[in-house]
Amino acid sequence: MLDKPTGDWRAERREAARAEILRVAGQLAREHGLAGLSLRDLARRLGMAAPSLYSYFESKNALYDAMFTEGWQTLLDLPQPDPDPDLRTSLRRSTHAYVRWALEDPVRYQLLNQRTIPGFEPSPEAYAVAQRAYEHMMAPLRALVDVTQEDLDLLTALVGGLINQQIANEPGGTRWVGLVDDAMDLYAQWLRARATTTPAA
Amino acid sequence: MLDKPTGDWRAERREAARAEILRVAGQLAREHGLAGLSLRDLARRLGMAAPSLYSYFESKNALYDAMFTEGWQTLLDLPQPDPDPDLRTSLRRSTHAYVRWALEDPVRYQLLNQRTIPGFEPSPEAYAVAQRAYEHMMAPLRALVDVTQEDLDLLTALVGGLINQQIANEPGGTRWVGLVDDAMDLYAQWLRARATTTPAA
DNA sequence: GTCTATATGTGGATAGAC
DNA sequence: GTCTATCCACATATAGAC
Repeated sequence: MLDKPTGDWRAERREAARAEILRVAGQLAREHGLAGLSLRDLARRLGMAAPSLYSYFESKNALYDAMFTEGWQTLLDLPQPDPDPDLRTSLRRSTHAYVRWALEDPVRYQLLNQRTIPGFEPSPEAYAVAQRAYEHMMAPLRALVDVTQEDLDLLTALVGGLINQQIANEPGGTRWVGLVDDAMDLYAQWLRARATTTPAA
Repeated sequence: MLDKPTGDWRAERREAARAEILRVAGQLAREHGLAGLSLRDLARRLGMAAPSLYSYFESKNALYDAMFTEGWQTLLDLPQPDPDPDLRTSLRRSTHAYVRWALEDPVRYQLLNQRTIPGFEPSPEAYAVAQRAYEHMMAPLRALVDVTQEDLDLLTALVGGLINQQIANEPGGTRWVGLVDDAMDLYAQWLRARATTTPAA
């Protein structure tokens, strides 16, 4: 009969511990690279024995999965910039916010957008969060104009390409992401041209 | 006095053995992922003992470095499509050839274009080959129009973005790379607009 | 050059005591 | 939940026989 309330604060403590583990795991991943993350390191930094981690995550991949979910969740929590009726202005604002978020933690971006860890594949639940984050980012554009899936795919490729190049070839710099405004002008032009050539499609 | 000719066929045999190791290493990387490559597996598949590999490569990273060099070399060996005076046609042809090459071995593309292996950084010699391959791919465009570094950066981001999305989200499919023609039209439009707005810059 | 044998250090993961 | 002890696979490296 006492199980419910007891379980509550136990679950709370457990969740707090899990969150702390995820926080430190993120730190270590930023320091040693995503694949360089080791459970021994993680446990040492947390002041616990390595096997104790298995009380909170059933495997290293489960830990990656939780980091994956949490990462997309931060994007979902990102407030959308003020809506603007002008397509170019709206595109620029959303994209700038996204790029800032991506560059603020390149390792997180790598985990979320590339399949680089051999055995890891996000669980269906984690993938669902990623999907919601995607729709969250696309919502302002959808509200402004009619876009096809192809239009959105081209946008994600363009923005993702700039971010990838920046992270891979000049971490910390602005050579590629400095082209975001140009890229968005280009893309807005494209959208308008499509709207006039295929209005009945 | 016999050293020179003797050294010749010895060096030949040695090079043949190195090439065979690289070939099988590529196979294994495609099967188990780049980071999943193990020297024990590699030696087993080659029918030799693991320590024997050290006669050909002084470390695992040296092996990655050779794979890196060889990978860029295949791009350098890629014949450029017939030159065409029309910008859009030329862009489409070059890009199609590049995309085909990239998708024909996604793991190679990952090794060449992302820093995903913790300890590995290409040697200066390997990096020089990568640079030459880059110029090789850009040469047809350069021959046709005056382009700034920013123009080329936008192109690499756009094409690389399509390839990355394809590999990460739908390996084996065509959802993103099917947009290459659209993307090149978009980019050609951009180049022409730039040429007319900043002719004196 | 290539093998066997061996050694160290790292990693994920499990069993079982407390 | 947490610990110690342990297992297995791996990278790296060396010694010594053939």
